[in-house]
Amino acid sequence: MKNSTIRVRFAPSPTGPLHIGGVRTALYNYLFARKNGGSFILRIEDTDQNRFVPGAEEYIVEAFNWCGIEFDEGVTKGGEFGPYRQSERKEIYRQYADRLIETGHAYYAFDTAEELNKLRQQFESEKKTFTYDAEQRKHLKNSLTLSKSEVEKILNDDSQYVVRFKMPEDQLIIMEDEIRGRVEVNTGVLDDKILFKSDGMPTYHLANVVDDHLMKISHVIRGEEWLPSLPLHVSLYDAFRWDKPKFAHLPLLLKPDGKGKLSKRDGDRLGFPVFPLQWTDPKSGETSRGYREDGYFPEAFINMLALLGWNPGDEREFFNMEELIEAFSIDKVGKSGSRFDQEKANWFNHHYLVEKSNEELSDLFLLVLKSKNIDPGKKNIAFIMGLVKERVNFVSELWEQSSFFFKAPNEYDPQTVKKRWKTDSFGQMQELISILEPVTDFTSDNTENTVKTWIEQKEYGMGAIMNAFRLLIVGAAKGPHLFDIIEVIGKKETLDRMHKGLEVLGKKEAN
RNA sequence: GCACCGUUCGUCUAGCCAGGUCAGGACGCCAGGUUUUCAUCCUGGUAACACGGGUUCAAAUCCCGUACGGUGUACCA
Repeated sequence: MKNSTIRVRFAPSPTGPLHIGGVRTALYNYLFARKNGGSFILRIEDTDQNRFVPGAEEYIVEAFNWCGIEFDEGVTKGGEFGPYRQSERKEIYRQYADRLIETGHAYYAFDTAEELNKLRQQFESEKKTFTYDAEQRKHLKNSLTLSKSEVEKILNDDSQYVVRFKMPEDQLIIMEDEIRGRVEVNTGVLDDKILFKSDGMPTYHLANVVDDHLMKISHVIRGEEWLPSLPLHVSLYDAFRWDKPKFAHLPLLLKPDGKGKLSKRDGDRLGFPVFPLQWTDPKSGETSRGYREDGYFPEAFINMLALLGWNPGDEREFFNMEELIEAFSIDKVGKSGSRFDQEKANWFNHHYLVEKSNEELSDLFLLVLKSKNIDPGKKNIAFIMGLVKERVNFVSELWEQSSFFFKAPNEYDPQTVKKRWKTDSFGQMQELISILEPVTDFTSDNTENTVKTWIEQKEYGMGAIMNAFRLLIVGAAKGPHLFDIIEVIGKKETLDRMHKGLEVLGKKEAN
């Protein structure tokens, strides 16, 4: 059942790949919408033509697809409030900018970018900051200072102009944030922001407010970087005499070490992805790694991300999307920024990998084998997966934990040789070969029985025998239950490896 | 500089709004146990209320200040 009054949106600008902070913002919006039976809208904020990057919008859509975050309305879905790309809504914004001018809440400004830059520099040299505010606008070239006829002349001359918001003077703006509570700002410290650019496009502030109103957005859930412009947005709603949505400003994701927010560079430097999917910049050709390509499962990625800045209030840690929706609440979102922790992300991936069925894992592992040109033969891959999956965090690590199922060791770990290949080992292993040679039933249980009986009869040390045996079969002190391994590789391969091992390691002299 | 936001173990966090618990959990790390090895797993341990003042019988919790951090201060979003 839909609650038509609850409507939230995620509104990225297509300037490149989506950062995981953006994914988290979208996730919280999605969870909030689902939890409350509302709608989730994807709107593309492409009002900056200079920063537009081809492929970015497709990337965003694909990333959400991979994550399992679904939209009800938006660029790929359509809907009754479209178009959902701001560049296609150009004309709408002009009307609203005009309306603000008519009602005296905005004005035309004719100062060029160069003129303003000059002013900024001049102010800076006097250790002051230039702001286009109530004081400064009195001395600048705009429809407040110029006569009506002059303004009309410039406008008709096809000269460039922008529309600026006329920020009210000395007014206390009181805002309510769902996460932070009451926030107060005096308009005296605010400037007259540009609402409409000279290229005919609106700025974020105008487009955002107009669209949120027109699209009947009930809750604006966005990153904390927008909190400083909330007073402007609130003033805009007031100027239009529109009802305001509720606002929630999410804390930022911080770099794992040092200062500042998480950036692409940190990922490169510390070796973890900052983007959900791999991305190749169309201009520089530079490629950035992605969680998907690095082998994270989407459910692990989402689980990890959801808990970075939010928690259910109890001690649960594992959530699938459905459980997240059930548990989510905006007032359990924290106020302070969180540092990304790769160890914990890997731990989540481990958990989800172990939870996967052996069959599902074999499908993934078969791809790994194929890429290595390994023929799995008739081996029961699912069984092997069951033996090794608990030892890895990623599918890509499965090979090093299971390669000995597919090929004989070509070297013997020196550490293990030193520790486990004793003076008696050579003879004992020769003896073991003769014990195994007549065995026809090579199932794990049977070989285990046979070997253990032999060990007991001879009163050999269990550890000594098994470790030497493992060294010959695996080449190192690792791997699952040894009798399971030899069942998989079979009798011939087992004996072959033993012979070869004896040849290579030889008899260790007593010292 | 100015404005706003924030600050509990190394990290993610519970507790704060409605003051009174040895400040709880998880990751990591360390130790022990299980095991033929490694890993898993189990048990235990390590470690935090930024600082200073105030209010109060009592402050992580309420108030003020300081420090530190974050964001913003573009014809970017």
